[in-house]
Amino acid sequence: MKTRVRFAPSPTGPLHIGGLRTALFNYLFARKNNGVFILRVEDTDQNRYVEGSEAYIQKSLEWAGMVPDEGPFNGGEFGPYRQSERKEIYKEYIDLLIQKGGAYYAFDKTEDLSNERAAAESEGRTFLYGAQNRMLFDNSLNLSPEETAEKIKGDYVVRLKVEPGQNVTVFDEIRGTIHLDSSLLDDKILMKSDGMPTYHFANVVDDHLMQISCVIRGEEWLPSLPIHQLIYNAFGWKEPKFMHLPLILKPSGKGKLSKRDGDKDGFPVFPMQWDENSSGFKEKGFIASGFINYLALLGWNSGTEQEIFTMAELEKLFNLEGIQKGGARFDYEKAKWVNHQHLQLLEAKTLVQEAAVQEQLIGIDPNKHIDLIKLLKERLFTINDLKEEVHWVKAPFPMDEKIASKLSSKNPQNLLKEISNNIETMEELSDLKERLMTWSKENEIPVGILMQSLRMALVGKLTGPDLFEICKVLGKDVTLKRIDQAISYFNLKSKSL
RNA sequence: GGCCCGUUCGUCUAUCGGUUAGGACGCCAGGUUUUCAUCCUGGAAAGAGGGGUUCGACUCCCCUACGGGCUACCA
Repeated sequence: MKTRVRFAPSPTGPLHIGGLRTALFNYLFARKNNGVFILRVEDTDQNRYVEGSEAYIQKSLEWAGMVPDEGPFNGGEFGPYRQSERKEIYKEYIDLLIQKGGAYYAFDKTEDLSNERAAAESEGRTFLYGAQNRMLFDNSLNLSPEETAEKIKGDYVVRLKVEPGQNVTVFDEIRGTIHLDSSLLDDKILMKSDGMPTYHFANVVDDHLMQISCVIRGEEWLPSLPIHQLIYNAFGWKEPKFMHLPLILKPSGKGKLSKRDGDKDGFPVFPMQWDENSSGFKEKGFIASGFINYLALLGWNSGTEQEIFTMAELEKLFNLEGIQKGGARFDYEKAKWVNHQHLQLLEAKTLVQEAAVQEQLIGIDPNKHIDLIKLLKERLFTINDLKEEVHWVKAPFPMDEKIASKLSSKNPQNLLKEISNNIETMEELSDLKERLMTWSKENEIPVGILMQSLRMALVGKLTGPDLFEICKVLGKDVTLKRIDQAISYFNLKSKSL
């Protein structure tokens, strides 16, 4: 049987990390098995539809390198891939199910049911619309065919008719066999009064019709798996395989990861920018391969000690056995480290292109400064770090006052003047290091003070890459000019003391 | 409350009855470096608890605890 998997998000807003991880595992499973990766938009709830989310989902998948083989944006033989466009199909199958006796019409008012629910709750019971009480409600099981025919001219829903007292057995590829007493199951609504199917029904019908071989989805769906199984059974369809992925948890504390956690701790939970209040990993300077690699590690491992993978490697290595059962906490530090590793794998040229897209190269010409990028690369954890790293090319940072004050007592202006004189006599700056070292030795000048003074003059603070590389990048003229400015600065400072 | 799933260093994880319980992030120390960072070396750090089964349990079974999920005409 051909491997066909689907990623089936609802367009209710931006995709978050959890959703994307589900997409990734689907994608990898498809690639590993030479199968097909399908995007299906589950937009059966018109109230929750959010404009733009479909496009966002598609764009995020594209950025991550997981372009669907079939989907609403590129079609396929099994379309339409948007559930709202499959209304007639569901209607056809719901009628079939009713005919088979697997479902029935119900006319109860929402209000009446919520009253029942509230009453049950106040007594500490769970309200169940099922075999033990369905005859007490307003549904076609209590009506003659004629009465039903009359009533369905108005509003109605269709419910699954669950046979009580059965041992429902389902199988999850990750967790194994799960048993459940069908008496505990609700007569779930399959078709809503607006004529749209609920998740459970649309899902089963579509997975069957689209010939999905394995359903890979979040663990939150595990409790409804028996319902789905019952629907497959009622149709007489063979169910696909199921894999329920563990959830991605908050970095600390309890529960599922949410946008709030990201806001609180300063990390994104979306792949890319959704609106002005929520930027994504892309905007934070993650490259797709690094981001994807970290996501893959959240709930999966290769069985080896390797942790850094390209997408191609993941596609080859991905396996069922490596999938974790328990939820995984999101760790931004490790995510950045993985991204750092991927950045090191990048050619300087590619890095420049990525950085240009993210507008991190303010004021420098990447073609001219390719050596500079090579120099800076190993320091980067995100592409956005480049902005800070590259800042001094255009202009020094404003002098770090605290350090400058400390340095002032050592008369840096005299030292800088000497350095300047040295540089003046040089054609090129390539052997500046050697020159200054010899000079400082001969004149018994502490190297530390020398370097600090020069660094402050050129950069304005004491951190950054190799100083002499900085000189080379700046060139003789700019170097001299900055030294000059620093001398004035320190002169002024010593006067004011 | 009911039902379902889960539980190895702080975090992500290896182990598929016999290991000094391994790796990675983070943390700490040392080294490299003009500085910070990178990088290298080393270190601290774990089987939720209680019962079984077994010559032997992190590993298999049961109970408890804890965590999570579901319990909608939301997905």
